[in-house]
Amino acid sequence: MSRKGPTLEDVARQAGVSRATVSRVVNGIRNVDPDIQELVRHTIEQTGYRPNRAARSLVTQRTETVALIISGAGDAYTSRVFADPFFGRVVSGVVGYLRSHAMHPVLLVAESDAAREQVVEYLSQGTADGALVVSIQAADPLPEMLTAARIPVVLFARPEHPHTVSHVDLAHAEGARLAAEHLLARGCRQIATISAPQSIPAARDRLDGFRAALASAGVVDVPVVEGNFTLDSGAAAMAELLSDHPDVDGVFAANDLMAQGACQFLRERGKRIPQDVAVIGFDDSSVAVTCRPPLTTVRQPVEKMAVAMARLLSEHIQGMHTEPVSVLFDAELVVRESA
Amino acid sequence: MSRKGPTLEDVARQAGVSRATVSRVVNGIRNVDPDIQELVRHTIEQTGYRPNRAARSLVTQRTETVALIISGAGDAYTSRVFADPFFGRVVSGVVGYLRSHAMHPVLLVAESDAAREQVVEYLSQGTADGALVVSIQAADPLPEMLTAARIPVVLFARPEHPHTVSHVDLAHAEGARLAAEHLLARGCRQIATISAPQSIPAARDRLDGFRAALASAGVVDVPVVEGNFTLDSGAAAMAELLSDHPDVDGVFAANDLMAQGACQFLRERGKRIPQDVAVIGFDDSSVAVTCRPPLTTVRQPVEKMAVAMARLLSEHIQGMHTEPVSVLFDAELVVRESA
DNA sequence: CTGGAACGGGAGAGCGCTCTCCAGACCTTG
DNA sequence: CAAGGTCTGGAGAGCGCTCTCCCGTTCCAG
Repeated sequence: MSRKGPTLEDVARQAGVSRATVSRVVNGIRNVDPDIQELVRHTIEQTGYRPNRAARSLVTQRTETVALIISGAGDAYTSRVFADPFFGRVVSGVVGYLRSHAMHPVLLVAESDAAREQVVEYLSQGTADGALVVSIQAADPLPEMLTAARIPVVLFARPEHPHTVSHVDLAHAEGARLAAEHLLARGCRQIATISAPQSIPAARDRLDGFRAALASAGVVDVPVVEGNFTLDSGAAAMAELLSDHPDVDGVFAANDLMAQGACQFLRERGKRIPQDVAVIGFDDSSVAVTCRPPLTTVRQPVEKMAVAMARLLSEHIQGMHTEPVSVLFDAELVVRESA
Repeated sequence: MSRKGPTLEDVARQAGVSRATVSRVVNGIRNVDPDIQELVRHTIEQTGYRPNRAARSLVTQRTETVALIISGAGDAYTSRVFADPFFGRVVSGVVGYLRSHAMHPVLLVAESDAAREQVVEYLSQGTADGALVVSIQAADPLPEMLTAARIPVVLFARPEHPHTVSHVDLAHAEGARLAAEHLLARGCRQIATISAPQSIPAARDRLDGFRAALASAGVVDVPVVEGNFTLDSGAAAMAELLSDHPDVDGVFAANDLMAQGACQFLRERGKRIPQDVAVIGFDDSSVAVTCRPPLTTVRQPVEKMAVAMARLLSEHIQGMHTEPVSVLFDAELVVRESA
């Protein structure tokens, strides 16, 4: 432990002032005589003094750290979640906001009930000022648990019980409507969709929105096959769709990866995209660009949403909101080649 | 700040013992009479006491936190790095190890000189016990800076000056050799490679290893085009290769994404993979599986390497090593359909 | 010239915990 | 039975910082 350097006390003594004064210039609080400021700064420079975070936290009750929690279902998925570019985009946005506000994210994973308990326990020790929760599970108890422990929380995605905790979300139904209208405008006559587990609110909204938009254009009979967000499930769903409805000419998938799977299957069957079958994805993730053909997709501004989430949490920590707040983002159709 | 709960003192008073005794029970240090232990535990349970992290850190000089630093070149890439599945795999491995050892990673990004200074500054405040550095830049000064600040460091990938800081790495040359031999064994006659920036040690090793393996089989004339790890650069490199050497029938790319780009270009040119041209990638990342055809690739056990990195750091923190240590992993050829 | 506001600096009390001593009780052992 | 362990619990000194008081100056209005 030879790592410890000079303390406030040391600087104060060497500069011939009190600890309080050094503290003041370090934190830029209250007026301090410019000459003394200069002297203190110089002494700090010279001694290589660095304020000790733990000591400061002990008295301020603040850590300038927030938890970024991946809360989800089961170990199996947990190992994959980090491979999901979606998560990377969230991290990117969060880090971007935090670092410019002198805060830092600590990464936590809560994939089981036991893990959730641990996370709450950990945060109850005052390790972080608040929590950002990215939940990949339908009815996640974690947000409520954190709120109960009086830890400021902001969620990515809508919680089961709205208005109970702050969150940022996308207008999923609206995004799905854009996809439906685009397919309609292209002249597609037999439109189908590859949905995702309906226990997830976002997936539900996408399907409902898609159906509603078609219905209001008079299209009522829309084949649906449910996938699970993976490439393979998309391909399998497409296979089922194609065998049940050989004349399908327009497909909307609930995410890009499934859309890519659908594209791969269609091509193997000799279908041209978009001439024979138009395909639209959701998210505008990296696969939308690398897919052949590049995917027309509903863009979810994940980074922006992540930034908003971080800002919201920061505001909560500062006590700017007494009530939960939610921010809704618009979806946007990105037209590439697949539709 | 109504968030603060009972303290050690409170528990001690209520249980009728001293602070020291409660501390002993909490930390499981020294013998404490079973009855008293029981009593204390019960009191803790009842009061909902949670040890305060800051207070503990202040005296122990430990935080049970390590920094996970992405150090790299330029803002532009920084935003993309989190989208790279490679990074996700690192995070996954690191988190996996740390959580089972009651430690947590705080995410830092050091993309510029200023940012690097900040990172060192931040860690000098005793915010973390050590640092895990994933560098995506050739000659990164950060590791040395951290070492100079007496902060334990472990690197992912070989540093410029070996033996100066602990690290984990892959036997890149060996992996490239596996690829070369596989191509040779398939009977490829005109073999080429898509390399990556030679300023990066790993990229250099892959190219050198590939060439050396071919040379020892008597193949000396190997066309090389350099890409930059992206899909597009892979496609462009393939285009160049094909126009200069129309009879190319085997290609080794320095990563999967470029291999995918090459595949896409080849297919657009009507080439069959692997019949006309065999393609091998590197990393065995997620795109290796989603690529059509699925890529034969050199597997880099990123998660395992990340775990090793975390363990190594943990050992350094505990003072188990006085000298830098390095761990080298074997590469493995994963044969799928592209070669 | 004086009263008092405004300003700048110091003293000192903690923040909640760990850990080194120290003292007493209880065992051994020659 | 005395002499020296061994074991267990308590007292108390910090860890390094912030922040509230408090006190001495300065400055200006009346």
